[in-house]
Amino acid sequence: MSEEKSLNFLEEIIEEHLKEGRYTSIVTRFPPEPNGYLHIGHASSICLNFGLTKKYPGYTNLRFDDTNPDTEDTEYVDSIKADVRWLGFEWKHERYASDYFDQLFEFALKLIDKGLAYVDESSSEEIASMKGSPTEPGRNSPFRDRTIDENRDLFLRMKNGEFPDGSRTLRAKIDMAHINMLMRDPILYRIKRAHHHRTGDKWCIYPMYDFAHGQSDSIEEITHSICTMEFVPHRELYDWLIEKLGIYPSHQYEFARRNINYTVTSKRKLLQLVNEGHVTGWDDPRMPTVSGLRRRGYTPESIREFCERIGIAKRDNLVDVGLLEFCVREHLNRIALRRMVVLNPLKLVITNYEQGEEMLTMDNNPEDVSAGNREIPFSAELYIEQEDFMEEPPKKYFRLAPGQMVRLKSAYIIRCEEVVKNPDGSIRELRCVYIPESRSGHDTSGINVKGTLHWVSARHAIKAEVRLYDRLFRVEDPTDEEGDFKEYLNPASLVTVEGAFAEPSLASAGHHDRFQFIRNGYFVLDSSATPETLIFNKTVSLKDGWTRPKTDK
RNA sequence: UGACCCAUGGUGUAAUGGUAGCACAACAGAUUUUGGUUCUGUUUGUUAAGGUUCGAAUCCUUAUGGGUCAACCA
Repeated sequence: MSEEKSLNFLEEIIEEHLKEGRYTSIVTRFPPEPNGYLHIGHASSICLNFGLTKKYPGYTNLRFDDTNPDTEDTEYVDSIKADVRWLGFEWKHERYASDYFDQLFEFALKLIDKGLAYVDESSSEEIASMKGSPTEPGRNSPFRDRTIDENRDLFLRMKNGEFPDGSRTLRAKIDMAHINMLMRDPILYRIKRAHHHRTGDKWCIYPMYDFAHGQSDSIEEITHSICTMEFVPHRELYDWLIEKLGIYPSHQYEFARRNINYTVTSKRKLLQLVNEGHVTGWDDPRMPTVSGLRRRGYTPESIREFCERIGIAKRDNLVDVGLLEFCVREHLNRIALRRMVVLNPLKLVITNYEQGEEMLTMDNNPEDVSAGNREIPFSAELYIEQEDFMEEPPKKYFRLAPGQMVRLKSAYIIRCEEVVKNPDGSIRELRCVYIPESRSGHDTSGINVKGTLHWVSARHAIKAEVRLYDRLFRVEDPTDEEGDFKEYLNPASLVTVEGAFAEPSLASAGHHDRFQFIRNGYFVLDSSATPETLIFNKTVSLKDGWTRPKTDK
């Protein structure tokens, strides 16, 4: 395989820059605002930014864009750092836009001195009404032509807390008729008396995104500042400010954010789901957050692989969540320990098994012999899955039915002899006979069966709660539907099975273990589980290749 | 009725003027003590119309479709 993997458009740009000597190494940054938890879309950006400096010489900073103290909090800072590390990346410098507040203030003064910024006393509504529209030019503020001295004095007094919140702003003096709305004298600073998670009450004025992000990039000498497409119009202002300030020329490049079907990736919407109790928290296993995926049992490897496969481009997209599921199955298939767990038990009695019990050997992972074997107890009273038995089976039903034979995984072949019912007609238990010569690994019976079932020994089984998850929304793109997106939540996104029976070895399951419950799916111990109460989360189902007959849904 | 960004199978992404490829999904078959895994094969695509060229997914024009922009959010 000497075939070079094709480059995405950013790698092409960087290789060109490196080749022509514009840079000898690159610096990128991942710039979250600490006002929410990271989600799968951020994971894509993290893999991109950190991946680029893994592939090319250079490094990546983690920089918190903390210029709006109203919504930001250290809780988010901590979760973001944990998530980036869990994904497998380490930043060079941990920085905060708030580290630069003094310098940003000086930058603002510099702009004022150059006659490129002014203090405006218009109200928020007045500024909006003077802004014009995409098709109509705006109007100049009556405060636009103050002298430099006046602006300097006023801005200092803004900083010193002499004016009430919202009463004044510092604006760049560009062009109120500019075709780009962002160039119509954008607000640079606002007055806001809010406690900042890092600078406390030192400041009562805070810079806006446009006056913090690019300047922070410049201070850190970021070479390639990568963001999403909605910032394309900001680039003109980004470049204007850097040029007028005469500071290090970072450059902004944009890519299309990744969207995934059957979920939402908007911090605002995710926050709503949390606050309104539609999920149990940011780390609810149904959430597309990094912490949710982690609790659900996803591995960092599988998430990185997913990000690699979906790639980077500039067009709108809606990625099939099936690809994410494929990636996690692919990884878990290699590493997960196979275990037997019966979710909906049906009692099965082997009438001709007279030796009480015995231990049978079973592979821990057929994909990995080094995972070894274990012993599992077998006895005359077992549980199998309710859905593995049908009294009147359709054609091609390989499971148990009256008179039909199946193999019990790693044990014996059995034949169903009798169905014992309760007074209400429901099935109480199955009575079967086993074929003694068919023991797994020592089968001399010569019998071939199509189906193999998982099972647990009734006497030895341990109880477990199993949480089954399905997609959070019923529709591919909840944001695109009529009305509130929450109307499209999937009511069956969580199904809790309380009375599952697990094989005894699961009593010692650890939080880092990954399991495949045979014939069912991949599972992980929930973070809330204790040695006394086993709780498992379903990460993802096994692929189901069985095309059921039409009568059966 | 403005500006900007984007347009390749069902989905995501390659092809950088010269054979439209890869992955997922779907379907069919083989193997299988997990209806899993693995293996083999099949179906499906350049938004449209003009132009440039020996040759266009690629360059040009127009149209169409989608997205973004009028927060003291980022």
